[in-house]
Amino acid sequence: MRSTQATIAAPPSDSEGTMENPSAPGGHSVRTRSQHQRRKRIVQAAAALASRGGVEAMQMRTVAERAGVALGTLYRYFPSKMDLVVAVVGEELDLLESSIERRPPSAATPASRAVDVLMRATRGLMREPELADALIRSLIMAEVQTPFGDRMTGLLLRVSADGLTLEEAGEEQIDLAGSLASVWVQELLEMLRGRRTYDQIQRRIETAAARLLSDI
Amino acid sequence: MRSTQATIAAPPSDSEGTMENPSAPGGHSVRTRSQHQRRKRIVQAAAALASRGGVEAMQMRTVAERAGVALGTLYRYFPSKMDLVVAVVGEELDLLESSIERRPPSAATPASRAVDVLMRATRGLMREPELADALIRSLIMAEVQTPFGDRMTGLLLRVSADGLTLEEAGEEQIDLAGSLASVWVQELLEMLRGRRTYDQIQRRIETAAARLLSDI
DNA sequence: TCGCAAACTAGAACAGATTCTAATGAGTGT
DNA sequence: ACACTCATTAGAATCTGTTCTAGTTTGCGA
Repeated sequence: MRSTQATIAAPPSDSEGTMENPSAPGGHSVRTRSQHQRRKRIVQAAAALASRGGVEAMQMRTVAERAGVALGTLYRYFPSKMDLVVAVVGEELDLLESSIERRPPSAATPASRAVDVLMRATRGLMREPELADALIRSLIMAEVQTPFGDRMTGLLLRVSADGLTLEEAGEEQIDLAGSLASVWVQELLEMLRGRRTYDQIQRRIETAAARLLSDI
Repeated sequence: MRSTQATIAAPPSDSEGTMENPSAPGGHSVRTRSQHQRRKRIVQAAAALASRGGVEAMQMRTVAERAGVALGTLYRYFPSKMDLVVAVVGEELDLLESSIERRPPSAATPASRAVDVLMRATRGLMREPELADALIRSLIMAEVQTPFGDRMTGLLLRVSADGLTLEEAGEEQIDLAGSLASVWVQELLEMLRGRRTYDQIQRRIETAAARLLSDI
């Protein structure tokens, strides 16, 4: 009965990636003060737990407890575990984006700038393998609309085609950046399965990027 | 406690993709007669159920019931639902491979032959969307060693580089074919999420293949 | 200040995957 | 035929995600 979640709808336009807004869609919306805190506590608790034992350690009961909210409330904010995972991933992506802003890739070619970004993201995720595993897998499984691929694609376009946005880009450019993102995601998965080393990923990403982004 | 499955080990070398062999690893191994039947019945039951309502319809109790074995037995053959899904996917891949053998792609360039194969696989999966969804997602999630990507990579190498096998191929060739397989898997996922049409996938696969396999 | 609607809480209830138990069956070596 | 080992079975039990219920709290408008 995943369909009967008429509980609370998400606002039409999000200021953030995927937001599970716990307020009536229409009018007032003021209770947002403590709710932001609550949401934050929840996501933090979830991330902390996932950093330890992965998704299995991130049990809804435990998250709720650790965030100091009732289970029902947790489900009001995040209608399913996936939604919660998506939110955690959103935070991670925010981190990556701000890291990119802070220190933009400086390599000469679009391909090497893209590689730079992807490997930086890879290192970031490797630091918390359990978290990374939990996040990537769950994301891929998610019913939820996950802006993950799109955000990564946009990021790649931005750094490789010098500030190009998803809106301005041509179809082929989007396809190419998207394909590179796909390759990266799969490689990450293989790494988490223990079937790839960092170096192998780097080589593969470089090879793919060189061809996919040669004339972007 | 996924780790405490000292129940029954898999044989060192598989004649088939991923085999969950329900017999003692060592010596005799004769009980294999009815066990093959049993395994077959289980996989068939699972596939049939998944063709209907997807993974959720493929409930372990139901599979066991439909295959005429006890739940415990099902778990002896397939220690987790994922393992069962992997087995079902193996069958599907067998189907694809024999289809390729029967009618090999005849296009002129390596890239277009690869596209041919991938789109044929796509159409095959689209015919049973529930099954496809169940299979792909579960596969990606699986802890299980899944030969899926590798098998698809090998298949692509074979058709694009004219009979090249995974063993003979150079590292870069494997990387490139593997990357194309990654792109395909992700596109398939997007399609199953309703975010891609068949035509979009085809365009994207063509674009990626043209670049990745240009000189394979 | 009063009263309402929505949010929150504690905890029970439910569902499906996985594990465990006790008993039975089947194949093998003697 | 007998004893032994391992496979199988039915079913209970456990674990975790998700839903539901009843009661309490909170913020706001009248």
